[in-house]
Amino acid sequence: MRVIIATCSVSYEGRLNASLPVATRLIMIKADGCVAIHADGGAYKPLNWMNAPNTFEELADRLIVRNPRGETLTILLVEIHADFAHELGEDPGLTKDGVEADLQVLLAATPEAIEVGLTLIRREYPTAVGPVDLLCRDASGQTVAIEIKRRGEIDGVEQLTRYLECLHADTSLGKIRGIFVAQSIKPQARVLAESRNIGWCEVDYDELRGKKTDELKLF
Amino acid sequence: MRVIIATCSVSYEGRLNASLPVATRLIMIKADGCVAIHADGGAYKPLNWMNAPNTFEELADRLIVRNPRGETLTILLVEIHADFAHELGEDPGLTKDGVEADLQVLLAATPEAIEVGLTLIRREYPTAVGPVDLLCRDASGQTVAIEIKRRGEIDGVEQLTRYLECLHADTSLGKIRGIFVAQSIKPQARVLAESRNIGWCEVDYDELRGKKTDELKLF
DNA sequence: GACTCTATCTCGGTA
DNA sequence: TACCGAGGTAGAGTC
Repeated sequence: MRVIIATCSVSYEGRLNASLPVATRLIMIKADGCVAIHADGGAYKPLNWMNAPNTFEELADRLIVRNPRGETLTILLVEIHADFAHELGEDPGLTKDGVEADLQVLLAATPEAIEVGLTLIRREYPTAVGPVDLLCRDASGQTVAIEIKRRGEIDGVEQLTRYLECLHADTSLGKIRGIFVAQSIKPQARVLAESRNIGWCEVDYDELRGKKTDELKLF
Repeated sequence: MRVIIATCSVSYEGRLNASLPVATRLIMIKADGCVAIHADGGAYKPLNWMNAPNTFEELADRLIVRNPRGETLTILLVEIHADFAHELGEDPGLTKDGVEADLQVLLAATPEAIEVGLTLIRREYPTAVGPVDLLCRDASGQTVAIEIKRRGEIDGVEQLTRYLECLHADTSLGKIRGIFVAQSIKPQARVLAESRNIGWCEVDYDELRGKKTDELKLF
């Protein structure tokens, strides 16, 4: 990891063209060869960057970074304020808890949280256009396809619609309806779902996790 | 901008929970108070971060970062290898050229690049489910709705389909068809478009820009 | 390699 | 402020 603080201007030519006028910035060059140019604000996203793999051409007044796709990042160095390197080594990596996969596992264990009387047929039920998150049966015996998202947006409704189109063709399942489930569902997604006779339901991850723990305590 | 190289472990509790075991990493603290923890690889995205605004609690062995939403990032510092600060000042910001908006402007000026005889009715034609990029009339007088993407994927076809559903309800426009336009269109998106009787067309940004320049030269 | 979908997406625009 | 769409999306997983 090498860190340079420099007054510089930058230009990128690749999937689009972008340029930065002269200012003081932090240039981060990682061991794998990726480069990121940071301002002193604007969240974690750099102003400009080049992902690995790259080749470097380091001249007196500029640093030129190229990748095999023909993209180029040119950093014109006006003044270097600091230039520092340190070996970090491999990183063991991040472990996460609370992403969509976790939500799916919890809801598969307790489909009643979506609708009373709902029982699981199977998780990741395969169709020609991809697997349905949960295939269930409701209290009346009707098949229910469920799409789970952490954040419920219009794309998720489109996805469930494609699955339902596919499942309607499978006569062995009988009549099918869909429910769109997420921790929170945007108004547009609700409207689209309703206009397609798709149900929707918001669930709370922490509450679900609590419920599951409570159930486990019963045994 | 403050940069710390430290052997540390990190935990984040917020929209999800995440943790990092002990390793040597770079900690970047920007002037606006945002924090990013970088490994020596993995592109520009940090392993873990907290966006501004934040409050800091700096203890002997740890740095605790909190934001108003109740999210917390805790960095346990095992050993500090470097701790460096430098004032960068405001950044004038990035200018881009070649994004979807540019493509839309170019195609609005030269709809003939999509299909011979096509003329523009209006750009950003409003519907209940959002604005159609271009509304045009073809050589035979039929109305044509056009969705423009830089990269043509299935989502764009879905979007145009929603617009067309909406426009079919508007009897004042007469019979309507759709064309999906992008710099390159994925095979799956083509198939979906064709199955819905939506036309598709690939255009070249640089060529369009050239064409426009040529036209301007005529005057 | 191509395709699909997730994301603490981020970021910018707009109502 | 919330909502909505674009992104040099990146990245992981699947086929």
